[in-house]
Amino acid sequence: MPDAYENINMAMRSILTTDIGDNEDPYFQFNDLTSMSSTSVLSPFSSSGSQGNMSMTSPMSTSSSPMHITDDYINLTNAVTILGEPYISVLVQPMEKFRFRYKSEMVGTHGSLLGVYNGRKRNKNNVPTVKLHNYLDKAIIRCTLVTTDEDLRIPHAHRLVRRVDSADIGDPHYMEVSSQNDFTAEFVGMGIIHTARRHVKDEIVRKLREEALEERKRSNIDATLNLRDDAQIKADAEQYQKTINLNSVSLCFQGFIKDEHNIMRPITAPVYSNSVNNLKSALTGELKICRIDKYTSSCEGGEEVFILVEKVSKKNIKIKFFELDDDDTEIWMDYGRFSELDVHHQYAMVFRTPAYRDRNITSPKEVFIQLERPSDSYCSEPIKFTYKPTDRMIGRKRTRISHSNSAELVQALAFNNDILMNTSLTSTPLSNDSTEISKEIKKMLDDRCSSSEFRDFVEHINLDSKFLLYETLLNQGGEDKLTYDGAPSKKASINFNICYLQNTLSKFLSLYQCCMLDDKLFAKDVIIDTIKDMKMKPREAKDIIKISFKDRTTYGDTPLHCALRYGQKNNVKRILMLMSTLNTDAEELVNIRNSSGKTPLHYAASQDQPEIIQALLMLGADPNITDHYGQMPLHRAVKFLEAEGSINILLAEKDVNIEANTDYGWSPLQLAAQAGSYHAVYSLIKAGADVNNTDMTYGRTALHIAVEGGHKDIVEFLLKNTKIDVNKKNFSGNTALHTAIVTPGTKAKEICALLVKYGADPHIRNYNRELNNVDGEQIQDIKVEVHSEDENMEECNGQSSFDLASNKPDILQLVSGQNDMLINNTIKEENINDTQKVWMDIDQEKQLASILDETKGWKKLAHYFDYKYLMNIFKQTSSSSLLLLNYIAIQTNTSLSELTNILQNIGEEDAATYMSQILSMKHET
DNA sequence: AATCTTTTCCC
DNA sequence: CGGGAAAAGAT
Repeated sequence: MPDAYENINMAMRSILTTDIGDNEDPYFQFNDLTSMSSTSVLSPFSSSGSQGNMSMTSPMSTSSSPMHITDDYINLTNAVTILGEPYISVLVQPMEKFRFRYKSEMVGTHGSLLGVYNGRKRNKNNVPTVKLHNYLDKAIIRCTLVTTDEDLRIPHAHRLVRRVDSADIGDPHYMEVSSQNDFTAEFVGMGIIHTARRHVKDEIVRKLREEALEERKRSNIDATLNLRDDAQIKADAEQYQKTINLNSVSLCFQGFIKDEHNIMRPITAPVYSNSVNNLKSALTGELKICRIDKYTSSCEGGEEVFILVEKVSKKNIKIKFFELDDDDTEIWMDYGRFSELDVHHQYAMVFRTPAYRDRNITSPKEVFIQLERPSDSYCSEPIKFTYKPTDRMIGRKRTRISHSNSAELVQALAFNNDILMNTSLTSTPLSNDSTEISKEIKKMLDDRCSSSEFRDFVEHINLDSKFLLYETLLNQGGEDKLTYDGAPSKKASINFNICYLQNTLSKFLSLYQCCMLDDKLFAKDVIIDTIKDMKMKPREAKDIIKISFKDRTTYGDTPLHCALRYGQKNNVKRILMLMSTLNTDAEELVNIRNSSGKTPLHYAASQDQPEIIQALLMLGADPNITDHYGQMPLHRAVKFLEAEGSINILLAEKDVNIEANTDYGWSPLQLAAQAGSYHAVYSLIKAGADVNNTDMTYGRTALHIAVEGGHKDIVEFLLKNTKIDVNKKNFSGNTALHTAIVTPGTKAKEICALLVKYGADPHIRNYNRELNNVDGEQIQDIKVEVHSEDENMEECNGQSSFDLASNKPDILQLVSGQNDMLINNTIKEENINDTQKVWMDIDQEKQLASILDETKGWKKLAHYFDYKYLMNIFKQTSSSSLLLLNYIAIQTNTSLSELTNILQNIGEEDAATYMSQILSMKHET
């Protein structure tokens, strides 16, 4: 069916010989025209509605068009011709995601539908806005809610309400436009009411009826709907309710004018906004990866990764891996592997990584992962992910477990088991070795088996031993069962389980110990054998060395690994000496990785053995090899508090990668900051480490981390001697100051003071929207002028450092810049000079505060500034007024003269008078 | 009966 | 307000 505006256009073109085409700048021309002739243009609609031959089905047909040809027409034609046909454009689109609320939720006020921030003009009201173009008289713009489906735009079952004077008005909404408002309609305060599924049909029927009736009335004012129409509408509604998408709506805008019978007549085609999706629904809600447990995988894929996500539905979610080339073109993609069962309660997922496109990479490859929702192909923000080269080269076949003899192992198990089961571990008379073992076991139990060595062991334990172990365990379990008799009570069975678990654990531990015993002798054995062999065949000495030091234990350890692991310094020395005879051939031996990916250098670094590190490096050890946790020797070395040697030796090595992240996403600097190793931090920074690098899991800089650990010396060093960004936000939007305020500890206050001293901005807000204070009262949003231009609008409602400090009066004073004790005098003076221009100096402030303390006027003042929730804090301090004044000075833009007025208004005459004095003094200077 | 979705409720 | 979660309803 032809639209009215099309017909208008056709009529125009038939009249005119030349077609001026679309206007490049209709706005400009429009202004031109209005200024010269808007008053002389007559309304062309004076006689519409009296037409007898209107189409019954289309209100928009040619004949019902308001632009029919009359004598007035020529006048308008000229204008319209120059302008083009009237149309509506969407100046500000509605936001893409919005929470639809049920009727039952519409008590009180909730947020209204805002516009999307559109880059150019920063509207004061950022709300959906449309503009009517090419029309000179006043007109009406109607806004209704329709379906998103472009092929089927029907009225939507949901309601579009608009709050006008505390009453919600349903759609349609009419807004008058004219030259007065630049033909622009802003739809302020709209909300979307989610029609309950069971009412969808009724609602659609209602809206279709309304629409049909309006259409009828355009041709006949007294028209009503007959039964047949009604039946049709009901049938249609029935159909629509099945397919309608309740989580997505569009706004429909159309221009109208009202004729003398109050009938709306369209003057433009309808225009549809972008879709608005229900924020609450898992079908259309936001997709986000909130947290990931690791961001690396072997290029072979198949590694398990845990992620926490915002609400997803398990049937409608994928995890996409993709790689971009330098031009940001996607060059590879695949999906993470998981089943529906791996999606935990819509908020967490466990998946396996797909293999990288090339399984033979030799350097790490950066790719991205993101969530993808197949139903609307919406994607989350991508996060970085790294594929690492495989370590297939590590041989595990050569296990050198001497007691593969069952009897021997069982005996060993029994032996160790006895030790463990004995209640008093230490009191049992034991040989030296046994004492050591029991200590080990005790330690292991204390660590709850968290040691990576133990995990490696369990993982790589050879099959024979495993079988044997299980067998033993089964037998053991059976015996336990037999000894347990009587009716099973819950308690008893729990006890049994615990007992059983303990047994299992101890078995594994015993086995671990046995292997360790064996491994302890490994280095020595090999050295002895090697030397023996060398004596026998002195000519083949080099080959003998090469071969024998490639031998491996269960863990893939070479003799050198073993000697290092067990602290056998002499063995280490012997091996290194033997290796050094090989010259460059030693490089291969010295870089062998064991089954957890560690080289001898890892162990030397972990144990802080500078001489050995030096020796290994001289033999060609590569300091950049990472173990299976992505750790380089450097990552381990930075943890030592006092030792300077190891780090400096490692850092002196050229090509050492000082920014490398572990699999948990930590750089050496961040680890050093966490460990509290001042020296390591110092050395790394001296070696050029980037202080503003952030860790991958929380987005923290070394500063955040040092603050968290309460390492004041490091914090101070970072602030004083580096260009660290004191106000950098981590993933949750917290700055180091936020962290400092919430971190307990004796040095917390001093650290806060340091941060403030070096420019930490307490106004910065994090992304946490919980605005409840300690008393559970709602904190009103403090009206803080955000100065930074690049901040998003949403970021305004997180917590500032003030909010976090609101129940810690001393820290609050500190961040408010009030405490003189802790802040260095020079800095303080600078601050004062800065604020002095707009604020009073400290003495004047104190004077004013004493006046307000006297009269208790500060309470009124606090009330005026809506600081009710801070009352308790103000009360606790020696001068409530002074703190309040500081608060006002820092958090608001109140000028001195404004303050004077405020004081006047709340009846604080004395204070106001004093203020006037200050003001006049300021004017003089 | 268990689990997911929709609706209501509450802080 | 905006966010979260319980209750009710569906599958």
